[in-house]
Amino acid sequence: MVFDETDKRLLALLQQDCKQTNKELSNKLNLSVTAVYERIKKLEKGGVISNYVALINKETIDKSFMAFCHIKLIQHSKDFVMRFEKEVSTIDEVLECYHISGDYDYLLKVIVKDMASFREFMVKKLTTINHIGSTHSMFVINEVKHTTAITV
Amino acid sequence: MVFDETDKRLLALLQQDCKQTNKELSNKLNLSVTAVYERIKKLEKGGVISNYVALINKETIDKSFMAFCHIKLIQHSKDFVMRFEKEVSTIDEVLECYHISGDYDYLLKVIVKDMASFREFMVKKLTTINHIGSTHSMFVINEVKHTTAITV
DNA sequence: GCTGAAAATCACATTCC
DNA sequence: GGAATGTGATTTTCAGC
Repeated sequence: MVFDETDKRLLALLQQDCKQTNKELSNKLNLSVTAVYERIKKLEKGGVISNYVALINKETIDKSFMAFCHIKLIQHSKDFVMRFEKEVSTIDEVLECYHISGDYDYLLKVIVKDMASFREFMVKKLTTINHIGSTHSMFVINEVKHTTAITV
Repeated sequence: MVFDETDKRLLALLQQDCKQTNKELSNKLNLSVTAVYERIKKLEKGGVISNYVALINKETIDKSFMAFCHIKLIQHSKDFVMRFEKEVSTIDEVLECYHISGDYDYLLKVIVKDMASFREFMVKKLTTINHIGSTHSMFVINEVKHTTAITV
């Protein structure tokens, strides 16, 4: 799909706030309401916009502790890898999991309440998955930047 | 703020899809439309719901390459740290930046088109920030899990 | 805090340029 | 491809429980 400047600005606006009415968007983009509507439908049907979600302030729900966990598997047979990936995906505390290059196999972003909860997560959830060789955790001291918006 | 089970289910639903109508939500939660409306307003005003955003399928906008960059600063004086954090926050390719514990000072999540773009990002954007001591990059081979939804 | 109905606003399809 | 109109749906407010 090709995007003109209006599409790019529209995507930026919707990534900032998707609850804006088409009338508000039409004012910002100097377009008619219908034009905005049709452009959005095009972006939705083309799979560019995958979803509309509410973002939650994690401090307000007592999930202030964030950590990144490196994980190395014991073996890398297809069966081991698939089972690890399937099991780790079901853990609520794991928001993201990536297979990465480098010394470790996986990088996980984990959100819990505090250090005590993190310990419990490690002992009772993460390391109960078999095939894990070693782990290395990094704790987030401060969140400098965090956005879901990608510049088109 | 205290959340009852209905609040928790409502937050889960809105984190999945915030474009559902209050009528749809009222059916799923066995509540009236107004009750849903008032609970959502309460969550918005209480700062629990911080934002409603469109999520974009990054492959469709030619940003298929993701990397995590570890960064160590030369010095850790307040001035150096503040300038680094300010400058890195302005870079579009950097979606997230965390000050973390461990061998490195910062962890960045970076999204670009491909390896060539990543090289350009490193040379022209990231390393033009002064005070950077060393960097270590990890490339994402596969995205196993990626959600913005936090379980309350 | 919940319900139900009225009022205001918006989304969406159609028509036309 | 974009603009104007009209209908149905949705949000929002309000009275009452």
